[in-house]
Amino acid sequence: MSYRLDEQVGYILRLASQRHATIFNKHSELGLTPTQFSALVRVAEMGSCSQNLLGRRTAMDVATIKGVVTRLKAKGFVALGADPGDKRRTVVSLTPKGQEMIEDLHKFGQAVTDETLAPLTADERRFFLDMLTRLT
Amino acid sequence: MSYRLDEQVGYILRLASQRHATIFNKHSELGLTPTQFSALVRVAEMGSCSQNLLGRRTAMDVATIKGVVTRLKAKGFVALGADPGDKRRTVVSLTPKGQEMIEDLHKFGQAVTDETLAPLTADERRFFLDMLTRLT
DNA sequence: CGCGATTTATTAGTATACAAACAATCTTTC
DNA sequence: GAAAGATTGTTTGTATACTAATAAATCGCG
Repeated sequence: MSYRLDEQVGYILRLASQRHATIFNKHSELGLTPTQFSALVRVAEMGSCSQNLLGRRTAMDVATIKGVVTRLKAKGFVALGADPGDKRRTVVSLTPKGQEMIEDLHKFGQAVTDETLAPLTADERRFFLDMLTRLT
Repeated sequence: MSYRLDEQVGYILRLASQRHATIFNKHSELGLTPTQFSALVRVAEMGSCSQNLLGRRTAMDVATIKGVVTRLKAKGFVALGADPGDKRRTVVSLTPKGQEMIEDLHKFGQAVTDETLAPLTADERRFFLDMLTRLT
């Protein structure tokens, strides 16, 4: 009787992820899910890139990134095009509407991060993010 | 240009959860997903309880816990029954097959936790789990 | 006792997340 | 330059995860 579910890292990770998602969704006037947010911010970072590369750079497999890109396109934030040099590829890039949002996305993302980490002191936040990063 | 997706807690949480899931699934001869594992361990802890209470105690909403319980029943690990005192409730309890697995589940769960936390020292693990718990 | 509020469970709809199978294209290597 | 292998993208199937709507049963309060 020494095994406690409530002390297992996988279980607590799930709870912390749930809380973060709740905070994210609570004040999301942007109409984006956390996953869509990540993909959009990453497209902005990379300028434009293939759907496949975008998936790798956001840790989404091919099926997941396809759905995310489809929905971002439906919302008018990204446009899809052909790669002149490689007929296999679908190139994802920001629309003007998507471009305009990026600054707001960054502000929003920082606010969500701050609220999520609010229970920790500044020192603890650094330690925590460092350790969490080492678990990836 | 100060916002870095790779440093946001939500994004890193997602990556850490992915790594944990990979470790869990890698040596899962049990035929259980992490979520099913949590629900089964919790049923064992609680003896037997209503499907609704099980959901609350494992942080799954009513729709999610229903699917999990359905699949655990299909695999023969839990049985469903009526509550004599409350006709709304579905009572979930372990089958003998489920009961027999619990000790193995605990060993397995501890091994997954250990491998997940392997990048951290013993001191860091305590700090990390303490801080992660405060973020739930 | 009775009626409104709460609780429990089901169902439908949307969005990740991953595995596996497939087709088209590109690259490598001989 | 052609075959073998790798990459890119789509589709299908299964499993969380949450919202909202619905129905049935129970509870609480007057």
